[in-house]
Amino acid sequence: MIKGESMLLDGLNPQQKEAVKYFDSPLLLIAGAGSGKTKVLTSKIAYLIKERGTRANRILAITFTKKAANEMAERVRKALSVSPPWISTFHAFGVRLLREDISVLDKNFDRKFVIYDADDSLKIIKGIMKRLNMKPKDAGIAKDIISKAKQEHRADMVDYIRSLPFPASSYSVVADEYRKDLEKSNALDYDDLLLFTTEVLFKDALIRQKWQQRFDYILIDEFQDTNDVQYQIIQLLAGNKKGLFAVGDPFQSIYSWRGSKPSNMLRFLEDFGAIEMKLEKNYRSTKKILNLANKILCGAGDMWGDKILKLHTDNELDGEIENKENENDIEETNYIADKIRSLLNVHGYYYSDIAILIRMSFLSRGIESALMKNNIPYQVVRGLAFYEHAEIRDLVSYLRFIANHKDKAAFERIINIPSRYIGSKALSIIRDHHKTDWIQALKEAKLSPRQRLNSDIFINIVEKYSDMIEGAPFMVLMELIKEIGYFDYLKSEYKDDHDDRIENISELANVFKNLETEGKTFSEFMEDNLLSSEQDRIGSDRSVKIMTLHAAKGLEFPVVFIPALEEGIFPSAKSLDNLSSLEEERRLFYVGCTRAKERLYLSSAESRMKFGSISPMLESRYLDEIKEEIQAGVP
DNA sequence: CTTAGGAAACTTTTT
DNA sequence: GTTTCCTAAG
Repeated sequence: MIKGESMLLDGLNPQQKEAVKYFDSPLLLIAGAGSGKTKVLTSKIAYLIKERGTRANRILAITFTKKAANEMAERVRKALSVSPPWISTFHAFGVRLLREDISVLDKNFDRKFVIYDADDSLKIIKGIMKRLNMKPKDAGIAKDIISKAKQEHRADMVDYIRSLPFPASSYSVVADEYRKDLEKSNALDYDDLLLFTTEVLFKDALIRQKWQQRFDYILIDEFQDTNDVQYQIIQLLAGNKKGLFAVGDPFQSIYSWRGSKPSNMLRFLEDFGAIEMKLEKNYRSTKKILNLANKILCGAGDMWGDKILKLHTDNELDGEIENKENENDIEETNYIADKIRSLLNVHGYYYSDIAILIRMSFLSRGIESALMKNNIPYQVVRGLAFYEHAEIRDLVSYLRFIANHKDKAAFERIINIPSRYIGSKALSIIRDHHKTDWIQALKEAKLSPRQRLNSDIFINIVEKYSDMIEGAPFMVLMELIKEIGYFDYLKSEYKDDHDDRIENISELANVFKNLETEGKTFSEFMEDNLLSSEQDRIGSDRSVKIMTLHAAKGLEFPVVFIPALEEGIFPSAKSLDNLSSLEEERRLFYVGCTRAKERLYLSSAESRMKFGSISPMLESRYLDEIKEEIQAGVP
């Protein structure tokens, strides 16, 4: 017993050990950057299983990204040869709960619901607004309002929007139509995955009890970035458990723009009577970098009182921080490329040690071209980039529609690809006939002879493959491409780059082929893709990684570049007139700097290409604050 | 119902 | 510099 315990807790400091072993009451661990919070979380799970005899399936662990969940599960599995089945993100947990119990809601959803991504939602909203004679350009605004409402309020989303001050209130009709469309499509958007989870747990006491009794321990990572609905899920699952553990760092809260509430940490202390522990020792960065990070926090407002961490470290004062001011963006990207060359040649780093963290994704373009010119291998870590290619979305939408004839977003995307002479007029006739699904609507709609003929061919194809799509998506894809003449369509539509697009499609075909060999279904594939995070797409290959600061959350690199430190970019233009957004920008800068273990390269340019013309830029305010911590770069 | 051409808008950050 | 939106002609 003692032997096993000492092994499990090996390499932990006294504070970390205390946090790992404590289970007498709910516990809030405030853990600074690089203080080993993931280690504590993983050790806690291992400790529960190994030392306290807890069955692995009695533990629910919630992480911020799928990647973090996978890594945590893998570490536990390596240490104990047991895989806890309930390590996931909030969204993935919601899907699992809803696949089991969504029928409790008085709605027309069933457990085979599909998930709509941001693009699907936006298209649906756009269509609704066109029909209502509203500006489709404002669809993004409407989507944000709907999303916020879902995050903050529960079932009364539409009423809530109606009660908002004027411009926002006008979207209540859109919200209501959108809600109905999703229900008719048996589709949930990202917010619904969380909202409906709370609704299920609220609605039915027996089901709530079932889920409460399923877990003895609930552990939540990155608690500073939970939103209201997520907090509610925890409350509903917790019952009066003592085995609650939340870990977070208020200074790494960078998602309040999408509804997260760092104040949930304070609420957690009150609502659950949690005790508080801190981890303030940093193991990641050199002292030089940590001093700089602490300096950034000096400029922060102190609404957090004694929750503020004072990070310290035993690491050496070595490492390098440099700030390079450049004349323009070209010079800046060349500086980065040159620096990377010398890091490899002079200092012996690998490409994979290096990350370039950017505030806005458009900045990657210039960086990419400089790296390309210098033959530096790189990877841009992006969202669902591959699945955003038009041709991939087309074909995936076809498969989605073949699998689910209710899927409105998929139907409207593909019904006129390739052209069946069904444009907005015909589509609105079809919409009028919609009762149960879109095949039915298409059959009943009165169309011109030409449209009717094409529609019947379409219906025929869709119905033919409906029973095969789940098990044999590869076969269906190949047949489908032939039957609809998709390659010919591509050739006429995209005159210069259809070869690249066909290449992409062959990549998609490979994915489905592998899927078939693994015995996974098409629905499982869709779910996996829609719930994965940007971080899941980081390859382990030897390349420099370019990603946004947000995507770098929770990661670390020996060498970090943060370019474009200019007013209007970092901090971003949209945050300049708002104190709380400015605070968040500062935290984002803090998060960026604390990703670096050994070397940190900051840079800015006096002018930059924006919207195709050159604009003068002002140095970021942050550079001024931290001048003393930096040795100036070569001018 | 399409296509072409020109104007206008556009860039935070994402599960 | 690029994507999206709008309009007028086929």
